[in-house]
Amino acid sequence: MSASVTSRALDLLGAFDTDHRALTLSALARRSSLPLATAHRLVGELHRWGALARLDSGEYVIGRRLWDLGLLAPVQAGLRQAASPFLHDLYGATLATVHLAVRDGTEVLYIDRLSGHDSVPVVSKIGSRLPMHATGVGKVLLAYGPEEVLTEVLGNLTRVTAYTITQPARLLDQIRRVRADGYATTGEEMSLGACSVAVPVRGADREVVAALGIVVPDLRRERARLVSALQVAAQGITRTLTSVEWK
Amino acid sequence: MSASVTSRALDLLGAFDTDHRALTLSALARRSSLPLATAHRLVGELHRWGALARLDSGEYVIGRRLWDLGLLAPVQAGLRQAASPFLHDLYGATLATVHLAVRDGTEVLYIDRLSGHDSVPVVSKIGSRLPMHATGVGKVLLAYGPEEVLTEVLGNLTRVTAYTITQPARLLDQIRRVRADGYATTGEEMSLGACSVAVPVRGADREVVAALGIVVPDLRRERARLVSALQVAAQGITRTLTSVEWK
DNA sequence: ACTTGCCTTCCATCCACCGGAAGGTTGGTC
DNA sequence: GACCAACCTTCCGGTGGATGGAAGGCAAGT
Repeated sequence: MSASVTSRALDLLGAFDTDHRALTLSALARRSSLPLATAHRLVGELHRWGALARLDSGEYVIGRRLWDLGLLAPVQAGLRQAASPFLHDLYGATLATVHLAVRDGTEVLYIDRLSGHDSVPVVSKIGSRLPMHATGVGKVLLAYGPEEVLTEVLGNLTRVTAYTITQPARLLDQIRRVRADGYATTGEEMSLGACSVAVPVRGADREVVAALGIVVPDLRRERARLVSALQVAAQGITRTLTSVEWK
Repeated sequence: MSASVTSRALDLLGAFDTDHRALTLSALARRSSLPLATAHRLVGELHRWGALARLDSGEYVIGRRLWDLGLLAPVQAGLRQAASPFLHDLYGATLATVHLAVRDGTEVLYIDRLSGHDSVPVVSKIGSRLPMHATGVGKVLLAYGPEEVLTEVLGNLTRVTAYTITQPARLLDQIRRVRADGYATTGEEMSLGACSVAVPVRGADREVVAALGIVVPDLRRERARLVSALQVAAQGITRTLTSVEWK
């Protein structure tokens, strides 16, 4: 359990997150609980290798080489590649923010996103994680995911906006409806002024591998059109996934 | 110059590249010239931390945590964010493959890409590097980049297809025309059946920070329309870049 | 039964990491 | 200009943890 030298370098990297993209040496040392001199040396090595880059300001940021490496991660690489054209189509047809997400533990992990200038501003980013119970894609993944996950999520419904569903019974009700209808919706449950629709994306064995969602300001009128556009796209993705072999 | 322990872990990571996304432990050890036992321990640490993931087959791949980290890299983060909506617009208007690229050394680095099902198949991927003299975006970046880079590239014009420009004088001639016209074109110089148009993207100080390109099967008729669409998009990106402050 | 190529564990040696301390730099305040 | 605070950088001796050869286990192929 002791801190091996490698893990110290990793702890340093772990000091970076979405709210801390650029850190000074001393901030890095503080955040990773390492003596300054030690951090200095390790950061030097990481920098030399290209894992970290240094801004003019002297702050360190994640370097290009780690970016490269990150792109090699098979975080649903096949899925993303297969989905990409359909996401564009969907965006072209609706001009709304389009999301592709998978489940990561008890959260939703956004693995791709498109949004234009006119789209509703939303919190999600590629790589960000959001609670399942407050997002359209989340509800879909809950409805078609393992029962344990649903149980766990039901026990921890944190409020985000005034419209967030926090009563287990109500969420469960909605989840049942998702299973019946084949799609999920939200109304300002994650951020005000943003509603969403989402459908499941199935893989080669018909199991649900991801969720495809769209965010619009209002879906009272559009719902039917959006659902069918989403379903067409989801089917297209499935077709691509089953035809292309991904070793 | 000696192999510090941290750099060994990094060497291990360096064993991964686009052609080697999944490696067995012994392959990793071989590719990074480390004794198997050492590699075993280091890989174990990286795996525990989440830098590496293990497939069912036993092979290791880049893990989700490194993917996360990579997304934090400011590889033109501001540029990508500013450009994203315009890329979508451009894609919507042309249904062709759209590229956003910057110069990295003497190569072109693609930092964003959109392509649909109907688009011309191309070799570029996000994160991939291609030679400057055989791509539209590359010619643009050559025309507006440092003179030294141009000199170096001129000295090393490797052939890719039958149409690749390999005579320095001819390339220089084209570069001059790019400066005069404000856009560059290619005709099957990188891959057969693919032509491209590209324009420079300027930053806050009017300096060229990136290139925006589009790939089509044929540009005899369309050229004028594509160039103007590209220029509109490039100006939009510049406007966004100058209005949004990127700390 | 033998070979080949993986992965994993062990442990005594030794050297490379550790980190306190000292010194340098920048920038702010009186 | 003198002082202070908060950074960053370099140095170096002692020591504790990384090292990697060796041995053993497992699976597949001959």
